[in-house]
Amino acid sequence: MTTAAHEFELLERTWRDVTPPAARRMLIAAAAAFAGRGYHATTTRDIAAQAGMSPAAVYIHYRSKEDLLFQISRIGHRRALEMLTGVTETEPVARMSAAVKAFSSWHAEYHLTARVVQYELTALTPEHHAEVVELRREIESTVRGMIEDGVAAGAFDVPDVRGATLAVLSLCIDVARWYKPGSRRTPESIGTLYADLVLRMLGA
Amino acid sequence: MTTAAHEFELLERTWRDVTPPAARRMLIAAAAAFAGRGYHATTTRDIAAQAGMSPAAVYIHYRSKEDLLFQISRIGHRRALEMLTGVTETEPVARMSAAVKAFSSWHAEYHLTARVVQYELTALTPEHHAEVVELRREIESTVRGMIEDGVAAGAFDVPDVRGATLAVLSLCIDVARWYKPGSRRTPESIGTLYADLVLRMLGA
DNA sequence: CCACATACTAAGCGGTTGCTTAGGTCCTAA
DNA sequence: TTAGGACCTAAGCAACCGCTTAGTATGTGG
Repeated sequence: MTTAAHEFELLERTWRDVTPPAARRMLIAAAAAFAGRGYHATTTRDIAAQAGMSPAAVYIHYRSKEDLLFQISRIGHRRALEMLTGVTETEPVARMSAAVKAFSSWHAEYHLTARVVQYELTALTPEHHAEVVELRREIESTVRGMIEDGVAAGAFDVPDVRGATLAVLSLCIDVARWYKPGSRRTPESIGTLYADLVLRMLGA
Repeated sequence: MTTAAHEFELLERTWRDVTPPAARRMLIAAAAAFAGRGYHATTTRDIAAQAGMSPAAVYIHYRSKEDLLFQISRIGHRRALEMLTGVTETEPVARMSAAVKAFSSWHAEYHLTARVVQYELTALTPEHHAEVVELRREIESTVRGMIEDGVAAGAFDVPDVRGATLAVLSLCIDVARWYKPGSRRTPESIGTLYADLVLRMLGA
């Protein structure tokens, strides 16, 4: 399979719950375009053409171009949060390791979605921005909780919990910026590498 | 002093070598606008208005809007590289620590410039992009060299040198994304925190 | 005094933008 | 059979984009 086809399949998987199919095709086209060129550099004509429809068809399914961005951002943030909350391990070190692995490898594997999620926030309307910031706060407090648990259990040695939380999230999020598919480093191997580096940072 | 005035002074300091003064005012206005709203969301009219001149005045000093971005990116990348090469320490651990401190705190203090440098790369023409990528390679190999020196001296315990290089740079660069001036965490304290976290990551 | 370069503005050009309108086609249910 | 809704397109509107042109003010060397 070509890289482009693989990228498309990953977007299909991310947005499979969106209906009707034409609305989904539009979201996928928008996500790919926003990730590749940025929100402001993407035109509604670009999106419609990629979805194989006329420019006016965008407005059958979405209120505006910004609405398209908001849907991608909202659902994308939920997916990112699920990577952290979906961890089943209970022991602090194993739990942290699994969370970092899932969260960082998600940012690699689904880097197109992740890029929109992490770098196009500022293009949202103030109301939509506030809604998304709430989800980001949940992500932040989830990670902070995991670090606090580890410290309480004596498994971590962390002088500055909030600072460490910042660094862990920062490290994982930035994967979406530099990751390029088809390189030697796979999402899986990035997850393993980062889980190890984070545990070292936390003095496990 | 207000935060806005402080931000302006930092931009003045970054671009003080640019002459004539009107060209400098234009660059500063462009850097602030590109950092705040992104390259594509910024109009040449925005830049000119912020610099207190007419829209046509941009083209007295610069070929195009993209040329403005290129100058910011080129000089900004050089400044970032200087943060790493300007380190005077020789002992590997102290050297790494000082480099990370300087590099990460630069991304906080000069976060407006750093944001343009790190997140607006893709808006450059292929030729300009290639020139800037060359500077980025220098930055990457400088950090990798420091890690290799530490490993060779037995001061670091790093299983994957290229992976660690990626993580160290990633951590520092991402500061430009999340840093906001006026918060409790100062550029200085971020530098100290990150130097410590990186040394832990490298098993110092 | 004038010739000329530098730095600037007012006006506007061709093209593009997000989005709307008017109308057509198809599917479904009474 | 037909009324009505869901979905889509062709055409285009007002606003805005990067950039250019024509012309003005200012200062400087001869």
